[in-house]
Amino acid sequence: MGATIKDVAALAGVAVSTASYALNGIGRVSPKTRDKVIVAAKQLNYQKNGIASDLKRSKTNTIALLLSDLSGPYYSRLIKGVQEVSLNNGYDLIACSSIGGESSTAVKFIKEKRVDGAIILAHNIPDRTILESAREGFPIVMLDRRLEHESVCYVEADNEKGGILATEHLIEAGHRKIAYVSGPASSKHNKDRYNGFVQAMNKHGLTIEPRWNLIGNFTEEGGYRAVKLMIAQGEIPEAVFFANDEMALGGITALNEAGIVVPDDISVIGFDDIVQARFLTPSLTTVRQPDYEVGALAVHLIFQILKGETVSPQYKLDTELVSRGTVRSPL
Amino acid sequence: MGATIKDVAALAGVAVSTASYALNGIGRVSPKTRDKVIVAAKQLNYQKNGIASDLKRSKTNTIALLLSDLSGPYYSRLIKGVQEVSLNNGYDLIACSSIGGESSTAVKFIKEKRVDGAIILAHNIPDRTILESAREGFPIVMLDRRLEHESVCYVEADNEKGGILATEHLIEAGHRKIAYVSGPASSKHNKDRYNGFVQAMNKHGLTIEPRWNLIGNFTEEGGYRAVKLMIAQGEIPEAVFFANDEMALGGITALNEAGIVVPDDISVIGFDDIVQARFLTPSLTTVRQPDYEVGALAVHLIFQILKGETVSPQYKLDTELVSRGTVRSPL
DNA sequence: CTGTTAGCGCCTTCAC
DNA sequence: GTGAAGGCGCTAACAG
Repeated sequence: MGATIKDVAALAGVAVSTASYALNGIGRVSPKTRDKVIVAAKQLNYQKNGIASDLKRSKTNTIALLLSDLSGPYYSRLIKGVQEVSLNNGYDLIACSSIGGESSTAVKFIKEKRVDGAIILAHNIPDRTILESAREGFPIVMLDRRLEHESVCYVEADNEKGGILATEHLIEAGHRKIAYVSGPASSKHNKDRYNGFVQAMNKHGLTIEPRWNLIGNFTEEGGYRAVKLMIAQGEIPEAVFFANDEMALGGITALNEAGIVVPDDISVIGFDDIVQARFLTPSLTTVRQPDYEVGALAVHLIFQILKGETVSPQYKLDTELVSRGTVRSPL
Repeated sequence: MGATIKDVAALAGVAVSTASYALNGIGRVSPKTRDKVIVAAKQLNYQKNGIASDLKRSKTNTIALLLSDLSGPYYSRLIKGVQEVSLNNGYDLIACSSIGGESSTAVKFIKEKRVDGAIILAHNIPDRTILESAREGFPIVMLDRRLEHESVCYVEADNEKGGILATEHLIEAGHRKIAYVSGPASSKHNKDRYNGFVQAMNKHGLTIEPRWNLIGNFTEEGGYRAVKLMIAQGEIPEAVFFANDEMALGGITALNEAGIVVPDDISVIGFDDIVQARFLTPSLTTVRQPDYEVGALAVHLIFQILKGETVSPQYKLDTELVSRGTVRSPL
């Protein structure tokens, strides 16, 4: 099959070590020998075997981004952050999915030491597995939950503050009857956002109606169904806070179908600022997470740890309100 | 750092090979010994070094999807196809980007034999590089261009037929003056779509106005500018065929700004059916590529080749018209 | 059923 | 400046 460094050395008439030095541009080789080696390599179309190299150096120079599904949802800005910082540090980045759980590519890569560090945004990898893979000198940054382990840290947007932001925006617009459509109970993000919602409501002396605490599961379909249910109950609230944009998309569809117009009859706010938000009519008011920064910080931490510096176990970044067209103007 | 198989063997009081057999569940080991080994492994929290294993077996059991940028654009359906078929065949899948060209992760992975096969959708990797990496027993499937090499094949949607489909849809709606906003001249996809456009126009005896041959570069910004230019020229056509949806998005923005209403004053059709298309108002009529199938077929071919079967060098899949709201109804 | 052994391909210390 | 040799951790003959 492919030529090995041995073949190159043989063809160039030098020892393997010399070929290695020449190819890797490490001093101690005369220009003449170096050229001979390089010519030989080119002639044989030699490409080093990265695996052998990694094994020898026990270092892969690549970090992995573990996603629950490569085909979506789409963390564009986050990935951009991860990507740019990795590149700037001269590291390679690969993305893989945790579909298949214990036997998934994602798990295989962290367990089998195929990368030097990992960023995890894959709720379906159990804590136990991550803890088993975590080891000294192998940094892991969690993006979807907190985990107690000394070489694992956690970066998140301040979802609670975001929840407060969203809720107060609705309140400032004059709304008092506000519904909340939640994500899965297991989600920390949902929990935090909901806490923010509750805090803001309490602070302004507003009551939370249990029947307006709907469940949407973070999916478009779930948002749609939640709103259908809400409508079926008769009285509709003045505003709805969807714990993420995808649910808002579905919810707005349901509202439209019922002839309830946004934002004249009801205000809507989402969370995340996904790409579609801007293209809706009216465009979706939402809370933007600092995705890029989260991603950038995550890799940054990886490198810090790799360099032996210590980092705090948890980081929290600010969110920002993106005011668009689905919340009626303040009175 | 981590325990190696040697440590496990020592602790279990057996030879390394026995430990290996036991761990990999290959016959020839008594249940008793097997258990001993497994217990020892668990006790040491042993995880095999995948790199060493790959090196030994000279096989990685993973295939790579090379993208020009991990952070977008978003080939959701395509990736889904790739992902599912890979998984079904028991292979791992990783995605990496070709940002950085020759020194990118993508190039490194194919050149250095870090994967068993690759699917390439990364126009910024030069042909030469791919040809250098292509070798017997290393299948490469191209998705963005055709390449002459016996272990490289090509899968595409039938862009030409799609171009015809789009154009005829416009013509059937009664339009005769049709503009075309093209992608970059270097793009094969654009070329094929344009060919389809020309064929359909000719077939129906319609003439293509040079001034309505605009350039949009496949970007939203480009589409916007193309339409601005078109408007500046005075007379506007009855319909515009954007060679992709992103340009249509920008173009529609420009149209709106000029007070030209879609589809009453002008019809618009795109190509690709990106996620946003459905959320526009009116929603975008477009041509859908069989993305999922393209991805699925691509990996499928990889496996065929890996198994030593021969495949044809090129595959073409059908496109489909998605009729929505931006083309006025037929007269 | 279990142990010994020879590499996979490369890097790197150590002598020369 | 160059070469010989050991070994990264694992697998898979081959013996026993």
